[in-house]
Amino acid sequence: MPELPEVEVIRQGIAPMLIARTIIRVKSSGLALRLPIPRTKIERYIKDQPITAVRRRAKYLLVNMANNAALIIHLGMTGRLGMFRADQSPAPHDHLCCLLDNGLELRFNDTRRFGSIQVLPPDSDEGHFFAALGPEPLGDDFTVDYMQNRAGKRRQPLKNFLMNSHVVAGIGNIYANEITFAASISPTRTVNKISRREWQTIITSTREILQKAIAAGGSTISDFINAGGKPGYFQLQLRVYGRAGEPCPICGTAIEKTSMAGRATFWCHHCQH
DNA sequence: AAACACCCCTGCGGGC
DNA sequence: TGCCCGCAGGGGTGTT
Repeated sequence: MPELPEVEVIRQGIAPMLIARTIIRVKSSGLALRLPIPRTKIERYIKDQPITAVRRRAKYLLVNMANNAALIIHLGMTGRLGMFRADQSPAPHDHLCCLLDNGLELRFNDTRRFGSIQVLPPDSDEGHFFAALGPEPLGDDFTVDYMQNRAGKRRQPLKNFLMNSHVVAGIGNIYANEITFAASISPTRTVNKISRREWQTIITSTREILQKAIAAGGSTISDFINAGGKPGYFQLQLRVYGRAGEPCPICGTAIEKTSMAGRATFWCHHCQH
C-alpha cells in the first residue's frame, strides 16, 4: 500500500543507484500487471539507454533516459522495488527484472498485480500522460483558492474528495483518514460546506503528515540493496487508521470505523466535526 | 456533471 | 484441522 510518501522514499533510495547506469537486459514474468508489461517498447526505448533522472509524480515513479524516453512505474497496492545482486534467486511475484551495467538488478515485485509499468517513447508529451492528475499536495498549486474552487457546489464527502486524484494527486485511503483527523474535520463533511479557514487547516495538515511520513521513511531505509521494497515507511505513527475501538489519542473516545465509497474509514466522532 | 458501483488480483485472518 | 468468505485499496471504466 505505498502512498505518496512511500513512493518518494523509494525514489530517494533507488535514484543514486540508477542515475548514470544503463539497463542491459530485461526479464519479465509474462503475466500482465494492471496493464501488460510493454516488452517491445522497453527493448526499443529503455534498454541500453543511460538513466538521467528518477522522478515522482503523484504515486508514479518516472525513470528518465538519455534519449528522452521514460519508464513509468506504479506500485499499485502490493508493488515493491528492490536492488539485488544478479546471482540472487528471484522471488515469487517478481514481474520485471532489469539488469544494470554494474551487475545489480532492479526488480519489480507485485503480489496482486495492481501495479503498472508503462513506457513513454522519446519526446512524447509527459504532461499529456499526467493531464488528468490534480496538483501535488506538497507543491505550490495546492492552495485554499484551488480547493475551494474545485469543491464548488459539490456535495461529495471530504475524505472521498481528498482521495480523488483528479483533485489532488497521491493521497490514498490511509493518509486521507489521517489528514481529516489531524484537521479535526469529519470525513463525511460535504466539501461545499467547508470554509476557507478549514481548507487552510486541511492543506496544512496534509503537508505536515506527508512530510513527516517521508522523513520517517527516509530515516529508516538506509540500504536498498536486498531491501526488496521492505517497508521502511510505516514508522509514522498512524493515529486513527486501523484503530477501530481504540481510544482517540486526543480525547479518549473510541475510534469509529465506517465505510465510505467502499473504503475503510476511521475517525473520532468527538474530535472531528 | 457528479457520485456512485464494480473490477482487476492474491494473501490473510476470522468463523465455524 | 481445513475450508469459505470478507477484506485490504489504486485506479480505470461503466452506470445512473
